[in-house]
Amino acid sequence: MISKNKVIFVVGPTASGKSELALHLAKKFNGSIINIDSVQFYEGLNIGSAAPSEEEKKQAPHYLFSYVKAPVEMTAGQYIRDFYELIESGKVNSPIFVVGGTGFYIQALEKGMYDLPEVSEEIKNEILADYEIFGSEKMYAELKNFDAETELHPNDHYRVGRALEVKRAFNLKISEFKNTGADNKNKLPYPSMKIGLTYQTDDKEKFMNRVHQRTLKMLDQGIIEETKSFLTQGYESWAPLSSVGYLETKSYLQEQISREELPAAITQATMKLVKKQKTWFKRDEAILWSDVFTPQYEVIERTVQDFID
RNA sequence: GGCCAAGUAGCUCAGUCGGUAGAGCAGAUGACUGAAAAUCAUCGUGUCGGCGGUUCAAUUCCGUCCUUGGCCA
Repeated sequence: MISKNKVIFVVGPTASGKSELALHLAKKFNGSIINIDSVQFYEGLNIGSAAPSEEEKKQAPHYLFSYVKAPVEMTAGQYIRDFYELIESGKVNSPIFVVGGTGFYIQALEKGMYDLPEVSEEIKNEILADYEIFGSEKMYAELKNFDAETELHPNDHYRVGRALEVKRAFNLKISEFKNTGADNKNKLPYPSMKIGLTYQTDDKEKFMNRVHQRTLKMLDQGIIEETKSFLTQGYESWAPLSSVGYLETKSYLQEQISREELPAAITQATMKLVKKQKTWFKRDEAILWSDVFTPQYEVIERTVQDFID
């Protein structure tokens, strides 16, 4: 039962045409699409995340899009549970095209996460409060005392905080997980391959133009209204609203930047994201790359066909 | 035309009581195991508006010119 599932990751930076390619392949091979984009999980964040339209979703089965409601915030651990629950429901057609540009989640799905339960809200809040009271130096000192092997930077509040959560909740050292291979049992249990879309360094300008056109389209489609509706509901500090496009729109709505500055600000932030995504994927030698501007659909189809057979 | 500000990194601005200058943002590179489109690390020579003067030494003081704002005519 398990072995009949085959997974094809479709990865790459934002605005590279992943969704379009995945839809093409899903139709061609009578497969399904599962989202692995960290913003497209959320209900109501469609325009700014360039989520597939309703019409596109009708053309092939789409899963794990728009299914998390504010103010819930997604985690990689929760995503993996949702993913396997979905597969085990038996309704997903193979081949499964897992589409998105969030390297962290892709890694989590492929390699698995450390096998830890959720940390309670009490402990999470306690750590946030302690940060306020004691400051980052003392918080880092607490970690370093407990786990001398930690390679975290003292300024990386988020990761230091997480390491302290694991310490206080379970008395465990994250640095130890790295060496013990504790993640192996959570690895993706299906055969998989990865195809990616990206652009050559020389084409950065060209890609930026493409991104800018997309920014203008988002503004046209109503990213401002989309953002405003979350603000009026009081979700100002909801983490996904700090993602690219929404953060800049929020700045505009809060009168920190002008309407004239908004398009360039979104494009600039998007390019920064693109760079980080490229950096993330660069070290993954298993990805079979294709060029954004000249995607060889026939070649990709043949590669997928070979993999499925 | 007169008076008053301001002119320093791609941008916004600090600063030098005279010893050739540094933050944030942007940019480049990288890290990444339950917020990840987040978070974090490393990287800073620029005629200090132009030209003169004073001085051992001027981006800093003085003069003058140019540019941009504001006020007054």
